[in-house]
Amino acid sequence: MYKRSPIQAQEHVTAERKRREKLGELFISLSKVVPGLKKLDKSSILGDTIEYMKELQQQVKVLEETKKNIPSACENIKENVNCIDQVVESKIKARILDKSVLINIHCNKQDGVVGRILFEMEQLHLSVNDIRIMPFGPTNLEISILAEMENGCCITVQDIVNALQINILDQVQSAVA
Amino acid sequence: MYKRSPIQAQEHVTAERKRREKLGELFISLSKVVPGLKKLDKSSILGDTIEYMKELQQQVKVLEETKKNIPSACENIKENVNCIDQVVESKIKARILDKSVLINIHCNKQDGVVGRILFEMEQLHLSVNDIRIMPFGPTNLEISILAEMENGCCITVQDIVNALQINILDQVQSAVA
DNA sequence: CGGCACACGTGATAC
DNA sequence: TGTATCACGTGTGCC
Repeated sequence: MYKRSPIQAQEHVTAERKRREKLGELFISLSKVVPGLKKLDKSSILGDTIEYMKELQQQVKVLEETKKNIPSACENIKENVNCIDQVVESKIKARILDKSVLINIHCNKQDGVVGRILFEMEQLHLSVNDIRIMPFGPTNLEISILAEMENGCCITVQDIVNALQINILDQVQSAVA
Repeated sequence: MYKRSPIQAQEHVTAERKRREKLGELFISLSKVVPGLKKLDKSSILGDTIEYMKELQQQVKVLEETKKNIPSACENIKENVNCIDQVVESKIKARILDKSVLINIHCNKQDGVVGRILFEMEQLHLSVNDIRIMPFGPTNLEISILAEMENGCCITVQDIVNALQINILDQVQSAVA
């Protein structure tokens, strides 16, 4: 029950007032960094801050997890690199069924590629019934050709692939790994 | 300048006490979700909370950015390769170039095959940009699909080929030589 | 002792 | 009209 001297009392008041000011400013600052704040009373600010903070922490946790999974995803890609050698030959694929011929070519874009292919088909005595060219990425083409052997012609898939390989892809292949 | 009745005064005291209690508990709760808190006075709690919150927000921002860059991160790894192929028994072929995916399927005609393929594409988070179906002879189909990986998706050719192999061809394959 | 932080009761005020 | 919240001055304890 001791009282202070008037001077001390006034200092106390001032100090306390200053402290409250600081606290009030901190509340305002806090309310500005917490988005979606509806009520602005202190309890709501603290409550929503806690809630929002937990969301942020969980979000960081999730994102960190996905970040950890990036290397493994890239590892899968690395593993598949080994398969390329076996695939080089299958950049051209040919199928024969009776007199029908189905050809699949994967190559990079280059002026006159389709023209040279059609010329080669003519040389092979294959009449083209359908040809579809799909762009794949900025530099590649996927070409499907449906053809038919001309009368009296009997050709093998090996002949087709060889002819196309020599006359088409060998000249355009360099950019494709 | 109106005074309250003694009863009302007491209620006011109780209410105010309860409010302070609530605020105090909120401060404690807040201090528990903010890590690395050295001082436990209210100003420090609020200040460190603001600081920590800003760090979290920036961290989330950065992680979101890196998340968007996952494909490019993978791109760096496979930039030497530029293109990755894989052939499974040459009935299914998949290629990946950046986010583009090119799939080639050779199978026999059967009701619902295309539907099942498209469903599988959806399961793989691949959005189909183009699909072309060429009949080859009376019983066979040659299907070419041009698709694109959906955002945040990083899939391998092996995944694609396996999924299609299991869910499509294994059920329809018998008639194909 | 002084500096600091807190809880308390109280009056004022907004809805 | 009660039912909230707030700021204020004060008492008290802790370095």
